[in-house]
Amino acid sequence: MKIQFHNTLAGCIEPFEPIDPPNVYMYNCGPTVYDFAHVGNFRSFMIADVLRRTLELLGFHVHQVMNLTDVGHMTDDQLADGGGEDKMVAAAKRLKQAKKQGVAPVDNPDDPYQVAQYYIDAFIEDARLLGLKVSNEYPQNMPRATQYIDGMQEMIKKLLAAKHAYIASDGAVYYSVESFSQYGQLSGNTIDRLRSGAGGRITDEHQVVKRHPADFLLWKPDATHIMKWDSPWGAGYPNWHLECSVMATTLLGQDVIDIHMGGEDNIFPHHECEIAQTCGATGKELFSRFWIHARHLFINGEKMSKSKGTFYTVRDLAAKGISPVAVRMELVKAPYRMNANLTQQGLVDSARTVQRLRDFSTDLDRRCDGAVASVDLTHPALEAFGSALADDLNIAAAMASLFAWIQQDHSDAAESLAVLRQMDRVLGVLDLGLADNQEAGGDLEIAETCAAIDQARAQKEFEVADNLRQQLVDAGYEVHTSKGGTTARKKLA
RNA sequence: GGCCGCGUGCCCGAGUGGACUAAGGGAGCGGAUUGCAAAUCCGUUGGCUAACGCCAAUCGUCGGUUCGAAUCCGACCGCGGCCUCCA
Repeated sequence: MKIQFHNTLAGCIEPFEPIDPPNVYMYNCGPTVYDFAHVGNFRSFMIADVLRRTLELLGFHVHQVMNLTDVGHMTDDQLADGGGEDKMVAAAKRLKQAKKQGVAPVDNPDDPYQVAQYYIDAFIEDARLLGLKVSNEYPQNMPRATQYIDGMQEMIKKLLAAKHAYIASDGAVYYSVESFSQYGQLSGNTIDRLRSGAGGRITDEHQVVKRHPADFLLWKPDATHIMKWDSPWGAGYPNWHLECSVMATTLLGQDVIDIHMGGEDNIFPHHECEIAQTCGATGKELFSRFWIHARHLFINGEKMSKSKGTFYTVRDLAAKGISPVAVRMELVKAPYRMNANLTQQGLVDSARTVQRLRDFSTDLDRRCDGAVASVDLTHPALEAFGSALADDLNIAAAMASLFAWIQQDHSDAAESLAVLRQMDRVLGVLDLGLADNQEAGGDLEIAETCAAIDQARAQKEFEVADNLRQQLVDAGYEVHTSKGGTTARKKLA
């Protein structure tokens, strides 16, 4: 089976072959934990999840690491970020406000570690609701930046020793982009282009101490900062790019990894700087063989926006009656190299797809009495499904093959169930949050209403039955009447 | 201004030169089923025809290459990302 992915580093689709098969070492940039993660953030994490699951289906042993960025202030260029306020300070203010209103998420909002932990807990909860596999490996494969300060300092020392870094007159340590000839190879922002670039956000004041305007901060001495650590360069904090270089190489145990992922906005400067740092420290040609980037998510055709209130979190959507599994399906089925668009219609569509797969699964399960057969990738349906995904995660073609297969003969229910479960290793929707979606939802009141509907129908009191049914529908239930009686289950969206 | 991605039918999207029909899903319409619904199943969704058929048109726009273009090339239009906050 031909496995290929779009590699930002090469600018095209390339055959994928891990360095150390069957192991695959992949790292993806995780969330900053000074606020709740929104669905847009989760899109890129979901792409990483789908890629990981695809590789697992194809027989690889995937080692995935996703970081949690818990250092609020990550760069020297305060002027460029949200008015120069530290992210953790902003989060503390928000939480204090909440405390005044009687909600006390953390004991001490001024403690950035408590703030971070609060948002980490929320993130893990949301990630598990969405079925991100790596979230079940928390904390071992989901490291916090603040736990790797020593490693970051070690990397800075290596970079200083290798003359890739220098200490400027302001006492800060900078990376010298001119010392790294490959700088710009990922993003196309080579040094000469950056020089002529018109970003205009770096003020002269910041440039004065640097050897080159594009040099970026590695360590900032700042004794007044909310989060600071001792270092040979004074008490201060590391840059934002350093954590990924250090945690990826440390936790994956490799100088060169197979896949590095993130959102498209990470390409520059973040990933470009990661490459410069890691290769500068390891002396290797490459940091990651593949760089895979997910495009952004829109809401109703528009960019997500705070002022329009479209920074939806998983919990926001759940409050609107949209189950996490519907969100998962919606994020999974959108091609990762195009901007995706989250809409009500799309979510309902996705919810129906999930429901259809679950009903199919339930039917197979009943017919084979839960005795699942054993199948591998040589099975024609799985071959089609797997090879579609192996072709740069062509999820649309994979889903088409899945639906085509569903139309076929399933007299061997045990085998079909096995095939479906293999497919669901990637989709991850059959069992996700299933308890909330079962017949009657485990809710006694709902079951009683269903029984009342049946009773009314038996006595031909159709108006009574219809009213009861409408009550259930209004409450977000899907009501199903058959010869066996009436059942209801919570709609997924 | 520089670098880069994208534009397919009502919606989401597959499809990188050739089989008469542009995959698949959703939505719509018709039918089966139902007390009525929902769910499910079958059919269908350019126009005309009761029908056999007939006539078109189409992949952002305009050109080009080719026997042949959604697919390759050029220009333009539109949307988006990055150019030191960002998934």
